[in-house]
Amino acid sequence: MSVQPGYFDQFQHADIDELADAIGDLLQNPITIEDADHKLIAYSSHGESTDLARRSTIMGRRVPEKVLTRLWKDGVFQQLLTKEDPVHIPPKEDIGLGRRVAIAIRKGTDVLGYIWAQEENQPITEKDDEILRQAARVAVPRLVQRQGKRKAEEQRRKEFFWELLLGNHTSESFIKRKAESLQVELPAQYLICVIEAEETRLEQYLYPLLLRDKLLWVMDGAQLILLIGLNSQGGRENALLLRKVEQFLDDSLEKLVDHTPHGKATAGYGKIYSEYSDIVRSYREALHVLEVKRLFFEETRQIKGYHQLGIYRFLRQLKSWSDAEGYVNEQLKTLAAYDQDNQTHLLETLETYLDSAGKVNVAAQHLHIHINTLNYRLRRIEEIIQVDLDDQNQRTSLYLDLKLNKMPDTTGK
Amino acid sequence: MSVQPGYFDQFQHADIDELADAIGDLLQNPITIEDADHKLIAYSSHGESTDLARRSTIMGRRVPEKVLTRLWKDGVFQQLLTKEDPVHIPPKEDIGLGRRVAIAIRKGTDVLGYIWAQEENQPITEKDDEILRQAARVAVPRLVQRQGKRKAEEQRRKEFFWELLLGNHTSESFIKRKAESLQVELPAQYLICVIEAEETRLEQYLYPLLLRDKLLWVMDGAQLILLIGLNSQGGRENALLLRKVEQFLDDSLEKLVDHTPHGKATAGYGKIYSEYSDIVRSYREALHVLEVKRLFFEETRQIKGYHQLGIYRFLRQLKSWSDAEGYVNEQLKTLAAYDQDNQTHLLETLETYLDSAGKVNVAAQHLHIHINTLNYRLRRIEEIIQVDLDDQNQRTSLYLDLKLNKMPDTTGK
DNA sequence: CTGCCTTTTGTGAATTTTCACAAATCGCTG
DNA sequence: CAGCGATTTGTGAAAATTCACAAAAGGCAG
Repeated sequence: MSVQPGYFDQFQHADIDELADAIGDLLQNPITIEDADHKLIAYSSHGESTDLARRSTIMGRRVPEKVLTRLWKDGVFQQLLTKEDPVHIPPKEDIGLGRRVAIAIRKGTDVLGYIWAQEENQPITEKDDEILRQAARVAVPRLVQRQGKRKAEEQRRKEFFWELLLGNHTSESFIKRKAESLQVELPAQYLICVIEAEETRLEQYLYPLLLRDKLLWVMDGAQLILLIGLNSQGGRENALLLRKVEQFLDDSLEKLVDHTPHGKATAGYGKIYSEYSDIVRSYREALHVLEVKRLFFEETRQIKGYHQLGIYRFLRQLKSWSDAEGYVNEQLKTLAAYDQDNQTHLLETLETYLDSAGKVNVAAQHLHIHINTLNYRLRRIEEIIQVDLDDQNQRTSLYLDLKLNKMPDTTGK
Repeated sequence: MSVQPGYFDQFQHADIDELADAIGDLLQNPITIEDADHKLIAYSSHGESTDLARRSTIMGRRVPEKVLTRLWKDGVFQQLLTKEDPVHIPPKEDIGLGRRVAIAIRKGTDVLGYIWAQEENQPITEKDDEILRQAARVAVPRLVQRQGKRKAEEQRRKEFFWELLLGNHTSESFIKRKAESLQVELPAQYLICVIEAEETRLEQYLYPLLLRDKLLWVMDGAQLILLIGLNSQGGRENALLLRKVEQFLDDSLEKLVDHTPHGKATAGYGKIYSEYSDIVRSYREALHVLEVKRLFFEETRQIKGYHQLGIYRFLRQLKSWSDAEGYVNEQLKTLAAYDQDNQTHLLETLETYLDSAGKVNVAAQHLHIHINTLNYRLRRIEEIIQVDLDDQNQRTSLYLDLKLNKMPDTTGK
């Protein structure tokens, strides 16, 4: 089936449902048109469909969550968002989704919505793609009009969120009033999370997650900043809630790493607060986590929350104090000099040993050396820098100073 | 032998040597008069003496070091400094010191010098004490006159030292010039040491140490502040020099503890510097050590030097920073609450375990519990506060926060 | 090259730590 | 008081650590 250029021009000012019917007639198949949020906008009146997903979508006026999740997971949306052309989707029977073709309705780089065509009555071939392309083009102004208001509101919400992130508001009651007027639901407890990846279209990969929970979020360069609500006031169960946040982040990051070329993606989140004027705190804490993770990539691999930072919570501060004081750990200096002179690796040995919490077997494995070699080196270290590694104070001090030495100098700043 | 009151008045304006002769005549024994620094001022011309100490004193114009040290060690000077009456000293043949009697020449509480009477020709009885008392009284103006200038100089030296301690001078060349004009020998390398004891006459017990090495020192309340020179520029041997300083302090403290009722005496010293404008640093460091030792008495028992402080170097600053941030370690809070609710001692257990550098046998011994009990408690702690004690970061963090929690709140300040 | 020193690796025994399991104690609740 | 859960202590075996000693390898100076 083919169509002459400009065929759809007649529907320019018609009802969008008529457009759906027109496409359906041409393709001889059921059609649905959705906005970017997968809300149903129009659907063709093509008789009874056997497709479960279609029925659910029409009944619920939105594509079911289960279907969306699956399509994101399978990368269908990633294709839709990046390609101009229609995407042919094989059937996914386990979620009641028959074979179909979809195309994004786009204006510039923005995706305004989607046209879905089921292959129920007859197959849709590559030649039919042109029909969908033209239909997508003619649908644009309707969606623009439709989304215009929604987008402006969204914009005002994001601005409000930025104000909160930057700590512009200190009055709780003011924040509550403004949130209400913007129809933003502020949770009783929350935390701020920042996800960072080199991928520029970061938010696209996370759309389903962002939309599903109606979260407050903004982009800032390569960072996605979002407010995660924790619907529970019992402080006791916070541990459980945090585990859910961790799970969410792990999922998101896994998704990002799969789709980014270099696979670099990190996330950090701040502490849980309930006063909204503390949003700025949670945000800064999240940023602090990211900063630490850049500096101590290996050491902080499994850290995402500010409350897990441990010594890294104050290491930056400690570094600037030490620099200002002109402090240098003479022991580490001595050890570094010894390494230099004798081509040994005592400094690395010491750090690995301390990182391994004093477990010699673990440390030896990390260093790829015999356990006796490690013990010999440790005794050597104790001799050279006159330290007693069984003294927790001395040990802690060395551990911290080793980490401090890895940080960039702050005096130049 | 006795003497009428006012007998010595005739020597009021005579040469002090004549006074010595007069006493000698009355007691029929050799006499020496010394100033507070044990420099010889006068001696009776009573024939040849068999006493080795006397001969050495006269020949060297000062009491030999060996004799002084021994007399301090045996507590003779302590008696002389505290008692108004003459002190009868048994012979100490190993240092060539025959039997003798001595009395302090004092004006108010200040001791200006000493009169020594050997028992060579005939015994000196209790009845002769009055002679010595009167002689001591009449010797005062001569010694006052003699010491006036020296004392003024000493005063000016102390003032100079205070200026250095407070960092009033920043120009090295100025400091050097002023030191020279005051005849103060500044060592190439030095450190500042502060000794503190409840005993108010602290410096008296340490006189021999102070005088022997001609150190710069001042008293500040219960604190004795002194500058210790380290005559070596090779940075390599600093460890050895420091060990000597430690030895010196151990000796001094032992001496103090022996003589003070409650036995409280501590010392702290700063880092080694060579620029004299850094005296203020070394002094502040020494004070910092003392402050830390007050707060963490048990933990810092064997710490005296600033360089040994380890984590305590920055704990005070970290505390005030954490307080300002409103930081509280939720884990420790949880554990404390658990202890409260269940009458357990998990917090103490955790601290002891961490203090013991993770050695379970050591920690169990400290806590007087079975080793399995300790292991059980540790597993329990890991469960309750969701911590992995094999993770050095988490461990260190808990260790530091435990110490921080022991410090007084800084927000009230 | 030899001799000397430092470092690495190997071996084996003594000691310590870890772990699983069981018994006893204790406080609390129905 | 019986029963329950938390805690303490005991026992024994497996695993890890510590220690002493020895052999081998490597660099370096004479």
